Amino acid sequence: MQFENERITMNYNFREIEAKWQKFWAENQTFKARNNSEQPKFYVLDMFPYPSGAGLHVGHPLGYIASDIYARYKRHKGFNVLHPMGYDSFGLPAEQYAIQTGQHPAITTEANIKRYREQLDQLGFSFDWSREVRTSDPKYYKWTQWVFIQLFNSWYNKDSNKAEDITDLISVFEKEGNTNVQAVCDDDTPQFSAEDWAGFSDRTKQEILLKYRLTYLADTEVNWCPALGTVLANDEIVNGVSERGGHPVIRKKMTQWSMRITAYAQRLLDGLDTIDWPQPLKDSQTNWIGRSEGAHVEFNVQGSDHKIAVFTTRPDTIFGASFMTLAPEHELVAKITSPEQKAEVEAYVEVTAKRSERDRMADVKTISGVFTGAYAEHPFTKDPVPVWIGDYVLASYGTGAVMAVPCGDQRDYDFAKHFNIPIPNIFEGVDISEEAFADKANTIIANSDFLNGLNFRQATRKVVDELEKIGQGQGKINYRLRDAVFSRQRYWGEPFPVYYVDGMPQMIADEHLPLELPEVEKYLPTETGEPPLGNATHWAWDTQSNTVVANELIDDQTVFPLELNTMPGWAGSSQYFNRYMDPGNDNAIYSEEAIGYWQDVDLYIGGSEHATGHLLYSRFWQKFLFDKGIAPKDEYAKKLINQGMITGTSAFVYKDMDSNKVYSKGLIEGKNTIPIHADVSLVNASDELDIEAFKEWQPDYKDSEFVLEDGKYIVGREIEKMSKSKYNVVNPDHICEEFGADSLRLYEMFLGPLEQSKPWNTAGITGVHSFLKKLWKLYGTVSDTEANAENLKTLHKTIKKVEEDIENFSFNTSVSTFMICVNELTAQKCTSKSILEPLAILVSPYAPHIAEELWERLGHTESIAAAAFPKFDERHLVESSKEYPISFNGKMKFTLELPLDMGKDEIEKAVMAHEKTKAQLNGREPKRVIVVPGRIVNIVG
RNA sequence: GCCUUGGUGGCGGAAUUGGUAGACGCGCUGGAUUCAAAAUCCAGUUCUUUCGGGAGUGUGGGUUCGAUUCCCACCCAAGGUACCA
Repeated sequence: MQFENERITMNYNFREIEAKWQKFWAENQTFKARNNSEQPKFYVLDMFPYPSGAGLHVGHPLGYIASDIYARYKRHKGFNVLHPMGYDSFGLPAEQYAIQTGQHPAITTEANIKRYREQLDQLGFSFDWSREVRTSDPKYYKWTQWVFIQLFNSWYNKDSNKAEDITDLISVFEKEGNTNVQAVCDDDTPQFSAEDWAGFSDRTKQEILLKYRLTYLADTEVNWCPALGTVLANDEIVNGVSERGGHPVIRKKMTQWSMRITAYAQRLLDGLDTIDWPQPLKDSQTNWIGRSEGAHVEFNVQGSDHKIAVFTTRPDTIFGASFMTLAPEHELVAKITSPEQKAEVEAYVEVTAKRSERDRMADVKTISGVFTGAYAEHPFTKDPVPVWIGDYVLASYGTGAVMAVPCGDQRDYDFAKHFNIPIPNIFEGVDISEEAFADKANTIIANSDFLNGLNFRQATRKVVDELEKIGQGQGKINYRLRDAVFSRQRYWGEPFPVYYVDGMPQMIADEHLPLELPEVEKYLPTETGEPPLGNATHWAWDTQSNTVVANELIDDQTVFPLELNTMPGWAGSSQYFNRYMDPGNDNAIYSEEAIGYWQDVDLYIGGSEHATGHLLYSRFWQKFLFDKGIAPKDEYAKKLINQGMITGTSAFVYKDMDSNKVYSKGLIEGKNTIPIHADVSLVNASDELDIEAFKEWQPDYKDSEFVLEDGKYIVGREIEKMSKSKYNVVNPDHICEEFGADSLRLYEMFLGPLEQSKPWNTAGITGVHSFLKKLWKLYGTVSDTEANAENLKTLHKTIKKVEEDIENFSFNTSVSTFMICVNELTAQKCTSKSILEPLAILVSPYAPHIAEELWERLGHTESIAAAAFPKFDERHLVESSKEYPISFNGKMKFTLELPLDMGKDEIEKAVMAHEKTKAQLNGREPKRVIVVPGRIVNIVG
């Protein structure tokens, strides 16, 4: 039987088809995931977006398309797939907009989300929208606040190496004080006994407990950005200025909430070995955590009780220490400086204080420093060691002081050379007349008393033992990672569930959450410099009614002031992946059943810019939730892929500086021109500018003379980040309108490897679009004719390749494979349903709309989404002969078709007998003939 | 400086264990169709050439019958990070 589908012979009407199936999926909830199933689970997660006012550009959906293909593929493979989406909807831009316009950020955010949803929907993603979360929704941030409270009520026990209840710690204090407690806590935590504890006031007890809690209030040096009126985390600062807006940042002491992420430094490091994440990302996190192994050493200061503590990674070189250097800000500087040196030291300290952190970082070459006049005492030789200050030592790392070993460290070496300080050589057979010798692996210690003859490892162990014996040091592991400041002086963020009694923070009880963000008149800081929440008139906690009440009612008896800071951007994103498992749950962050079923994320796709922010913080929260038995896994994402950035192809016109002329690209040589960005929508595929449209767009050029080449104005091109200010943004809406979502999806994948960054060029989309038209045409006639061997070979080769490609995230090569397949089947005039049916399933993860339509037209009534992935059958690819490449000295000259079952000797005989071989050899006798059956023949000589 | 990733036609890129370099697509050239255009279809397209060939995957070496693939040294680009003691 053969039938011709009338409508399928019509043109490929992608607009109608795509609208139809998007509606179908929404109405039938085709992609709703169940929280229990006989099928194996698979969780595919995208990094949820911040819904910005600019909407999506073509770069944004890249990762979503890839994850959608994977999610759809896994459904075809019989998995129960969780593929959710939501919005990271607290954030700065909506608040900045509110400051400018007075519009409530919630309104802006809602409008932006609506627009995002439209844009996402038109791309045909298989998200389970019933699970949508928004971080700014009180029903959601209730649980962000809840996690904060759990952190507040926990401390880190180094003995068990996990977070435990603060109540357990209190019982220990009551029983035996803190002398035996191995905890991660503040450095200034005092030692006390059980009796001491019993005698402490309630306030003192609270103060001490704050030194242990995993989130705590402390005076910290923070990065303050005056222009934004808020503190910023280290990862929010790029090159010394704010990541958003590029404003200067200064150091300032403020009382802030902090997260004791340093407690997890080692586990965050160790965990990296257990997860399949990209190496560069792991390296970023490893560097950020910055573990260094060494020793803590204390030097007594001669003639005083002061001790200078240093951290060194080279305790083995201690006998080479010929001076010490303190950071100019070091607290001992004022205390130990001799009267004679006082003036000079103070002048130096003042000069460095004036230099910004940026200047100091930029200027690494200039060596500066001052002698304090004080001497420390070498722990072993008891020799005096001069103490200097120098700005190459940073107050914020280690102890802010170093023991300088000029023969083993280049910076110490340069400093010593500059100030004529002796450079004793403590290495065997090493010349240090030109530079320091920092090679640990080849170190043999000399001139070092009991360390002589030892290598780095032996000497380190020995010296640490000796230091411990004399009580002047011990082995230590130092981390670069700092505790994370968790307070922001913003309006549009999660309020802390905290009120203050007598200045001490108190948590609002779980059952009264969420504490909702109050209304304010103005979104700016108050006149007294308090955060925006200081403008709220209803922002006090009534402990009787457990509600928010008017500020006038504050009596510090039953009504107390609430916290005015809000949480940072990463709060809401640190547990959203778990919340998706049970997003509607109002009684728990998620049910045990839900997390018991879904466990963790199987595939997480997102940008690498979150390496040391979100991706580190969320791992920390997960480990904490794991310690508390709230999450079953201590790493939440087994595999992570960073999609590359899609860059823009900016266009330039060249304005002559000396005249009113604007020159075409080919004419600028030797002229004094400056490039001006032109909007990419005004340029065609051949780089030709629409001059009239350009003049209309930039009226400043209305009267300019455009100098053409060959009658055309040709623009210059450059690859840059896609951004509004560079006029190189390409909007997916226009692409969908002109070519359809399936074309856009295919094209984004076709562009190149997922993880690689690559430039966008709209011109190329016609290739994949005409592929879809060819695919459509292929289904114009469908018959029950049995497939022939050729058809089956084409199909099965495609099945094999596409399946391998998806498993390897090599989506670009699948698109080529589809093109080859359709070209071949078209050439074969294939009409067999038994070929076209599985082909539709293969295509469906990539181009789901057209696949659904073709599937329906093949007679199916159910969505293609649940159809089983075609099974690859090796038998269809079996060949009987092979086109052998015949090469001479490794260069292929011609091919020769020979049966595959032919033996080595026969092949050689056949090849040598061939006339082309004789022609190549031209009478020479070959030295050697290499025959690899099934692969190649190579004739040497 | 250090760490990571990468370097292949005019462009995006392909080549799974060392075995026909440039698949697939864009662009370009020529042709068919058309009053014309769009669309579609066909052919060609790494460079070079005296039309026999010759060269060719950032550069220079090496291993091999054979190297885009493995090894060594270097150059360049992108991203991360930085007086980290």
